Amino acid sequence: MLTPAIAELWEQDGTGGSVRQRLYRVLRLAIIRMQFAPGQALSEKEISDAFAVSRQPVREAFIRLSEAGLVEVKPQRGTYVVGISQKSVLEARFVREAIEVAVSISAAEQGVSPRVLDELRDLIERQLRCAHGGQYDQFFILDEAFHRVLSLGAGHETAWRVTEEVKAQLDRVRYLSVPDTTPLEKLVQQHADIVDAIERQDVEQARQAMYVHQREILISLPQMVQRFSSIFEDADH
Amino acid sequence: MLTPAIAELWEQDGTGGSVRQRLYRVLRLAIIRMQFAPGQALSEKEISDAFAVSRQPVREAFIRLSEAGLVEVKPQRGTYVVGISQKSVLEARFVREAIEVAVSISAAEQGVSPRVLDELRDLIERQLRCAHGGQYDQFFILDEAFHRVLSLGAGHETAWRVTEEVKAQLDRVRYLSVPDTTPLEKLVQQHADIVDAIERQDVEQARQAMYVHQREILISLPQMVQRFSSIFEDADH
DNA sequence: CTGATATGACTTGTATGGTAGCCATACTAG
DNA sequence: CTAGTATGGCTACCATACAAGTCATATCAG
Repeated sequence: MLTPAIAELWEQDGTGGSVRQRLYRVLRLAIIRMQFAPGQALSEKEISDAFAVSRQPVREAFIRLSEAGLVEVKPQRGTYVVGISQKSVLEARFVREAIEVAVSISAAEQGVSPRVLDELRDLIERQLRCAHGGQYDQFFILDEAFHRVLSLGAGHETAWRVTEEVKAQLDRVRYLSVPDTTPLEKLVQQHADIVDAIERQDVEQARQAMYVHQREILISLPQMVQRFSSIFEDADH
Repeated sequence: MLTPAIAELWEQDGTGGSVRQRLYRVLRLAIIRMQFAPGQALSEKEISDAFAVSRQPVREAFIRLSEAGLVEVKPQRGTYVVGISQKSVLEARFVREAIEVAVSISAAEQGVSPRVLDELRDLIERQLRCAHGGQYDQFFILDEAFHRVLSLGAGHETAWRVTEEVKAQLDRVRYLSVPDTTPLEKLVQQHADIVDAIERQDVEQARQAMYVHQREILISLPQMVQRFSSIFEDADH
């Protein structure tokens, strides 16, 4: 079933790149934003009809989504949106923490250009405005931008690519809880702490600040599992 | 061009899974083992003819390879084996170190089952025999198994999936230098140090041991760049 | 001889037809 | 009524046909 919200994603997505890439972006967003329920069956034909394209690019987008751990392709049976489980969230969080803490350390050790620092400060400022205004969607976008700019600014493009990949699992959970159980102001402050430490090239503080930031979800996760026990696969049995 | 060595890979690869998965495994190995030279042009048609399959699964394997950073697909132009650059190796190494050090710490903190410890010890023993016998190919297989068993044994499946992905870049370099500039015995000893620390649940030692192990390639890389300057993209200009 | 242009042989991207396998349902034998 | 089986509709997978872009080469005008 194609909801209006998904159709809107398809329209809004600039025709950048091939149909396959466009489909991947749209379907990925749709899954993260819970437009497709966990466990829901998709199908090449259904999606291709809905977007008026052929089955082949849909198929390729499905394969890509399955590699990102967002759907599961069962040969000769169907393609299903994977369920959210506490385990999958914890595993993704573990990998993300490992990488981003290392990035933070690296950035503090080697230093980052003033250009990047300015960009980070600017993002933090805009995040603060979103926090005060309660603009959660916009905050998420700025949050992702912050981590991207930090990783790329430290010269770790591959690290960002991997982070982006595992982040999808976490974003899906975060999208469940809007407003988040963690106040946005607290997250913004953590961002500021990270940038401060990096600017001072205080390696230990940079490590610590990112470590604390990455463990924030561990605090809120148990509450979410309880509150959305119907969504989490491994909660109620 | 299809060398006999590649055809052998195709034959040997058990018919596990779909044609696409089989093609991916074979082409991945072929690239890592330098059966396809960096920069070499592949083509969907060429490969599909060589393996007597249609273009479609080849195309899907190409897409997968491009996501692993082993080939680059240029629309309407061609598909090329990506070159080896010092930068790409360093970036992959950075990510791998971050993840595997975190895994080692986690394993020491939480402990691993005796079953896993036995398996690791067994692998180390077999690695030692390979080291003495100079069986480099077999050692590489056992080395990969070691890191896989450790990651999975610590309950970090996603971490291993990511490690496996970035490892391809490093394996390609390592395959250049057989015998490696680092004595195999030294690597085996490092494996033993890691397992010892984990068994004692000595977190700091487990971190340190894995850290040292992961930085080994940093020592040998400069020599390799110099020795194989014609292979490395960013070496001679 | 030089330079612009058409052409043709490539490439990947997309569309569509056909195949094999899974599964629920209906049906049939006991 | 029950257990086994046939069947029809679905799926993803693979093969093939077509479309569209790129680039080297040949051709032709100046």
